Amino acid sequence: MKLEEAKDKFIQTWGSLATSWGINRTMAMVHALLLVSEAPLSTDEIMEALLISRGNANMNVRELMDWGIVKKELKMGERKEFFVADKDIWNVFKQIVKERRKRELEPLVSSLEELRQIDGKTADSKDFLKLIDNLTGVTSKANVLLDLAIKSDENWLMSKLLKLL
Amino acid sequence: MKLEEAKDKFIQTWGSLATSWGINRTMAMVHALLLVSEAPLSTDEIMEALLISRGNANMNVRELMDWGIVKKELKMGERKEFFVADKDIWNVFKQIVKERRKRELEPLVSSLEELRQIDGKTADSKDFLKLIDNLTGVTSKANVLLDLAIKSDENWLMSKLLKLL
DNA sequence: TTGTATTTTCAAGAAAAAATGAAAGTTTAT
DNA sequence: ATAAACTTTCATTTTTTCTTGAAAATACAA
Repeated sequence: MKLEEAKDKFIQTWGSLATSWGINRTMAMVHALLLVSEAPLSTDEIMEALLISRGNANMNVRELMDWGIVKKELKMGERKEFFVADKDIWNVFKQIVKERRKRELEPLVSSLEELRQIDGKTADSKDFLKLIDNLTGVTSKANVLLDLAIKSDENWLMSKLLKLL
Repeated sequence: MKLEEAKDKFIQTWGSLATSWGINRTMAMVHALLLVSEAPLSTDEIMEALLISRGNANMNVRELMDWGIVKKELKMGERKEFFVADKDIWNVFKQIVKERRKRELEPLVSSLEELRQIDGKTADSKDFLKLIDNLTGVTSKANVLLDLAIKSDENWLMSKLLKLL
């Protein structure tokens, strides 16, 4: 397999995986493209490589920056903006975990707290509260796991975890 | 807040959260409905509660069964099928992790292996291989974390992890 | 076997999400 | 200040995903 072919394949794979995770296919493809590109790319280069419109390229690049996994880079003498992806995949992983937690886990926790405020002490109410409490419990356990992933050093963490298994 | 109101709110919350994770909103709502229902529900009851068609109810219930988090239950003297959700949320969590890993992480690992088979030893090729290796590394680390979550007893795991933090 | 209850399938329609492209907005150089 | 280079926005169109509902398949009872 040729290098360029492999890069294309990678971009496609990344794109289709993303859709399973509620992430826009094009956004993932832009990310993959930037990952496999040695040099920073301009919007025009992204448009050309992925055959997408300017508006689409712009939107997705900005969203990737919102996620904190792509950065803008300026070249001397050039007015265009260029973009680079963070190549440290462990970093990218942590960043995505961090963002998704902020965007989804935290709102879920507040919702669950609200739902705890039901009136009545019937058997049904108790069962419902039990469910909510179970959910809260699992949520906070997931939080602990994620914290561990985010906050600790990659190698230290893995050696510790492997010992536990 | 009244119990029924809280249950509805829960169903909505669960449904909208699901869409962020690439899961069909209705499927999540059916799941939530079964979670808050004490008794097993028939397809007709699900249709009525969520105002959806028979085909839709059927498809989503079966998909929930594919995920292994909803079970069919037969009542004596009734020809209809009834459905119950696993109420043990930690179990549900583990089951979903297990399934997603099988469906997504494993195919990703094979793709990455394929992509490793590129020819050429240019600087570009080496960079690409490095990226693939980094991805493989993170993937297998995620695997370790998930294994830990899946295979160990809930309380034992948490006490150990908390010590690490 | 025939009829009835129930589940499943799937083509067509509806709804939601994503992409386009041109106009408006910015920034920078002269 | 003007113009050129570039970025952003957003109404419209396109694509994708989800839902419907009726027909086909299946299961069961008489």
